[in-house]
Amino acid sequence: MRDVAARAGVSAMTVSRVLKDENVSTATRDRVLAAVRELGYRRNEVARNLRLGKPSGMIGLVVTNLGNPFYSQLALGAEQVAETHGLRLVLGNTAGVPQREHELVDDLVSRRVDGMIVVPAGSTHQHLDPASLGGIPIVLASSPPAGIDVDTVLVDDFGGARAATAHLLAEGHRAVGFLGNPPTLFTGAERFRGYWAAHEEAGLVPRDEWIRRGPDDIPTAAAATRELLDRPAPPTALFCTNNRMTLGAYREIRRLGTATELAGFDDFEMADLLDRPITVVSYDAGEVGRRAAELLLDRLDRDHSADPGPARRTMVPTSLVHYGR
Amino acid sequence: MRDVAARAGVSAMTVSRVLKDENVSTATRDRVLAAVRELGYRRNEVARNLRLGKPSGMIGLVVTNLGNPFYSQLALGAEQVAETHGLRLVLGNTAGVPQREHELVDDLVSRRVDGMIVVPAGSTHQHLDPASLGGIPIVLASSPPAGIDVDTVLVDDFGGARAATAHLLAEGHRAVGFLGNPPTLFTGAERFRGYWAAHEEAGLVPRDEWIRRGPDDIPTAAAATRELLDRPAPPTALFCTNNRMTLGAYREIRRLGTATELAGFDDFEMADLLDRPITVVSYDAGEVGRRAAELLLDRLDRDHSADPGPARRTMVPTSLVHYGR
DNA sequence: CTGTTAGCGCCTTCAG
DNA sequence: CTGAAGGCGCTAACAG
Repeated sequence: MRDVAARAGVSAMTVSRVLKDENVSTATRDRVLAAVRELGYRRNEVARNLRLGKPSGMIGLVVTNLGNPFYSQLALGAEQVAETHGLRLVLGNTAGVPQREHELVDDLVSRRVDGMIVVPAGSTHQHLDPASLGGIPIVLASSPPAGIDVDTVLVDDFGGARAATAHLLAEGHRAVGFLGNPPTLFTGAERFRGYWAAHEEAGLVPRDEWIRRGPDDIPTAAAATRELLDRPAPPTALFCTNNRMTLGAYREIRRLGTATELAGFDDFEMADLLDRPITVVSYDAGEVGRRAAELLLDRLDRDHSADPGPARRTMVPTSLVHYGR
Repeated sequence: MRDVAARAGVSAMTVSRVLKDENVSTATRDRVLAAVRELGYRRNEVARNLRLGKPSGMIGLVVTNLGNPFYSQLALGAEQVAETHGLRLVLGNTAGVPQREHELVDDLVSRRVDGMIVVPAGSTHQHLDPASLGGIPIVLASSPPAGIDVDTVLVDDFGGARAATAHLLAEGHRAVGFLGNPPTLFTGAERFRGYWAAHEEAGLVPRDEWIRRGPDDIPTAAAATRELLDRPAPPTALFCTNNRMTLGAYREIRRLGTATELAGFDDFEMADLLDRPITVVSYDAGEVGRRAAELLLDRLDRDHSADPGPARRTMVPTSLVHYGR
């Protein structure tokens, strides 16, 4: 800025004013802008924010696995909203490791992000309390806060699972298997709850031997499916709590050639190209990101006012999609 | 930091030293660390970098569409490498709009990123020249530089397309159709070149009426497929230059019930679950991101030395995968 | 081992 | 309308 000032024959203050679009005589302004162009000068936004006592103009986004389409869609949604406010997104991938999440959040605080959107990796959230984060606001996505009071965006895991299971029951199935991830994950627990609730509402109770809550990838899901179907009175339908479970189950059912009906959480491209019918619980992952960013932006505004208001919670709806009918 | 210093009864300088792990007496250090903990103090990395004259410790990643798995995998790969060096990733999505790319790059320069990885949205790259970017290094991904001299990571578009087409020809097909995106995209041009080269090497020349370079989504690809197959002597096989083309073609072929053989660029999950065989050109998108980050990190080191060295170029290989055999 | 001074690049405040 | 002084939070460089 000094160089620009020297070249234009003014003080640095005048350059600053020109760049801020403050009152400067037209002649001076033109000379300054010319100097800016000639020198290829760009104001240092970092120094600017420091002086203004403002944060960095960036939002931290901490997810468990960016390789998962759900999270990249979420990121895209958050980016779209952030960008309308001139905010950039800083990415952090935790790979589901709570320790890593802790470090990342800490680092982002040190970098003075304006706020953060976090998909929690663990079930302990104490380290995500804005109070212990220098007051930096946080929004949780896909998992509700535990022991802290922050804005949250959830997917209707319970409702989606219940609807999918209810559909299978309505088709006349009386032995609906469950293939899911460990109940330690909020999402897993909710979807299991939905599976159970649909049964109760139909006056039924799922049998333990239809339930597998261990598998966590396609091969283990396929193996679990084989076990389930390889019993005397096997389930005639299967509800899977996520994409990978559904794929594993689909492969195995196809291989075995049974008539097992399949429903699963998470939509996927090409589901309509499969050669057997399938029902999926679909939802808009981008919407999760958009809502999270909106809550955060709103909070950033509020925090400047007297009353920050209470923590809010919003739920992104799901819908059932039937393929291959 | 002043507060911490006051609480520990030392000067700010001593706090700074403790945080830097410099020589400080054990007693003093303990007092300082206690104060840090009690106050929940975190060093302001922004101010620190400003004083040290260093950039922000962040890498800009500018892609055309984060919703595309290719780019999110790329982002994940770049993040993995960056994080080993304590660098964060700042995201920018251009939606393929060159103007937007220009703004984003400019903004990232103003935010003093250490360097940038860019998937160009347009064919003009003048605004990506480090010389006009205040010397901030750039790595291009998936498209070669035009008129500037920067490090680049490419996918073997030509080789992959050639191999896929050669496979179809080796199967005995003598009328292989082409379904691709406009030749204005580097990637599209290269893949077309590969298609052509495979023919030449077999002593053949593709006919114009087998070639469709217009479609850019699933429905238009399906429509183009119908046109191609709806002629007197239709192609008996089809090469598609990307995922969406392949899906569109697959749907239409399946609907028409023809025996058209299909090969396409881009692997996809579940390709093995389809009910007709298909050949895809597969490659590791994460590897593109990793290599780009490595080139960038290496360049960041070099730039501090006397000789920055020449621009480098690396190509990520492709492989052919046959499904449903 | 610890403190003081000065300044990174910018902008608020107060004078001219 | 324009400039000078001072400081955001931090740390090199130089005392002591």
